[in-house]
Amino acid sequence: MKLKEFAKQVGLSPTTVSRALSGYPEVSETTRARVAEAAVKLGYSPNVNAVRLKTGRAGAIGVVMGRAGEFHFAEFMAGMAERLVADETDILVIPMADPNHEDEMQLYRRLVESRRVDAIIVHSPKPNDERIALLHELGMPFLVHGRSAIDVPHAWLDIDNEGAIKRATSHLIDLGHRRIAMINGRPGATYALHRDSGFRKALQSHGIEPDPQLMASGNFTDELGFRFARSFLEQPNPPTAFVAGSMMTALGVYRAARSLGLQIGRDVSVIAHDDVFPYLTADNMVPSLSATRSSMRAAGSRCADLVLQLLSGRSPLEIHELWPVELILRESTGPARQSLS
Amino acid sequence: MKLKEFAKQVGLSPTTVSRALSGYPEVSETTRARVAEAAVKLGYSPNVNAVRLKTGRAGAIGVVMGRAGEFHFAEFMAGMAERLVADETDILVIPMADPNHEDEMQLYRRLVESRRVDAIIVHSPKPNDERIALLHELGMPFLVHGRSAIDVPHAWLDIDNEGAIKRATSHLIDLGHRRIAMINGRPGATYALHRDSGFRKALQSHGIEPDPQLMASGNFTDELGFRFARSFLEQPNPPTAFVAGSMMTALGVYRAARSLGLQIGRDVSVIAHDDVFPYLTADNMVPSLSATRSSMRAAGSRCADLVLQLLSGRSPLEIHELWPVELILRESTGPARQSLS
DNA sequence: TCTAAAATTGAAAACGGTTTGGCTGTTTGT
DNA sequence: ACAAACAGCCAAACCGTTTTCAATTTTAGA
Repeated sequence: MKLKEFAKQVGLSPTTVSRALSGYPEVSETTRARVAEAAVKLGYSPNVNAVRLKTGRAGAIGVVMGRAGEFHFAEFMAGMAERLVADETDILVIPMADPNHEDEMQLYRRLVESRRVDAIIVHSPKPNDERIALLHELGMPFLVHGRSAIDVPHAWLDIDNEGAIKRATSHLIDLGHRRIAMINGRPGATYALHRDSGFRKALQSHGIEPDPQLMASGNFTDELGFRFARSFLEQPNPPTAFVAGSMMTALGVYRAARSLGLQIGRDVSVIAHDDVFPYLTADNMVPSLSATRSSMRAAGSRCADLVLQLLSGRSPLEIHELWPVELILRESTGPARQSLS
Repeated sequence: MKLKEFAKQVGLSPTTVSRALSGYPEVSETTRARVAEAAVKLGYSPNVNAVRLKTGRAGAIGVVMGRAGEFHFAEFMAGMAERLVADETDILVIPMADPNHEDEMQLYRRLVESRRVDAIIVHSPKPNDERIALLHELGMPFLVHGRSAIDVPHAWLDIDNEGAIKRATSHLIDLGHRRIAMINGRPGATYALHRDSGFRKALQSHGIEPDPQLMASGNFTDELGFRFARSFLEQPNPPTAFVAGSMMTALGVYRAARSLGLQIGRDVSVIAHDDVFPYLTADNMVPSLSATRSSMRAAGSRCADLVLQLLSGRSPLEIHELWPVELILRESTGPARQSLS
């Protein structure tokens, strides 16, 4: 049913009907109520594409999905969805064809030009992220999930990765650990650098020199967790504790320790970062996993919220949120034992 | 830059330019080349919303995301994305506000009316799924990922859940297992019924009566895997083998077995269904996990493909794909031992 | 060379809404 | 009682394309 037709049924002009439904003030409450009721009864709803064309709004916010299709992604999106469901705003998932750099810039450029989205969320930014520069230059509203040091005004939300890892590491040191291994995320992203920095600071403030032999980085998979942990543990002077980048990494670390007959929480301690997944909880691991925790879903929800604020005119300069991260101690951490070798 | 302006620059009418860019045959190759080149140079690309309004196509296919934000979901979408990236088609993620039934129907109805998507993918259908009936009735193209017994013509792609579980169960029986537990997905969905049926058929064809005490169902979380497995193993007459619904469930089962001092692959066998996640692989578990395997990502990719076919006119009646499922034996399965109790 | 057919191109009418500016009555202030 | 302000409504222009229909140019056929 089209507006014209519907308006005729209600006995009003398209103008008035449109205004009534969009909540404009210059229509009487009586009329508005009548229109609203009729709309429900006759099943009229405006054609989204016509509205978008006319208003210039796309009614959607874009998220670029990397090739990996990370497990974090679904949680973040679920969070966004929770927030957006009330606002008639869609989530547009834009697949990234190639990890190729040139193409990625081109993708963002096309996305902006095509006007399919009102705003974009940028994930895992780098300290000097060209996507941010580009979006700023193109005048497309965007919010960065994570942080960038780039000298361009932009809204962002991030968790305190440095603080979290620093605290986790310090706690391990307090427990007497001196040989602490770190399994980080893919190098390049700011969050990985922040974690690295938190790790180093904690060590150094206790007079411990970070050992490059105990530091590795890569995708958050159980496999890499296992491989790295295993190779570390087989070194002549193995670590007595691990800081792991994700739940999946932690699974791998657990496995590696077990495969060498080491008991977690006694022979070797583990702290991982937990993004809070409904299907895999740190509390349920055996032994339960000490973790730095921050809900990915909550972040998604809040990011959506902030993007909406951005779109309704709030300045990006005002939108900077740094979330603290909980450290939750469970059974996987314990006092350092005597050297294992 | 708008079409009109761009056309003037090129020295042609909007009509011709539009045709040239959309690949219509009635424009000379020379002209087309000239237009294409100019478009790149001047950075012209049509306003998506105008195109959509005019053509009536939304250029997006919709996926309704349940409240859970399952980990399977991201993989499926990544697969879709892989396929769609070349086709200028977007993925629209529609959040489901409430698990409330009435609302869900309303959600689909509104989605169709709003014309935001050209087609919809329906997940985890029930045998008599009202969403299917509704979409058919509303004339919205859709593809079902999974199967439904509903008497309405529809396109679908599914994996052979029944066959997979039947084979897995039969294999356990062949290994001498008689007390086999089954941890299924949420009841209601067809896939869960199919798995249940495969399980029962395998048992019955070997003259074994399924024991309701050894059958449970629920979300695919490590926690439920643990709880169910643990409670089964603590029964007076515990199972010697498990069929688990997902990788997460399997993690829980492993944990339960370990917590009772049982060795997997020797004291108790486990087969799970593996949707193939890059971050958690059956091969890497300890002991490596025997699994029925079918790539969720491949399914997503193929579903996207089929939807595109649907949109280009292929009849839903022709689109029925049943994928076989591999059974991959690894270390988590072994001959049944004498009674454990 | 002339005409019919084919190949190109354009003008203008949609697509389905929103919004500007104007047009009626009704109140309000004095 | 009269002008001014205001509330409530409408006609028509417009958003930026695609597409129908008609006009023009080229090519082919005789």
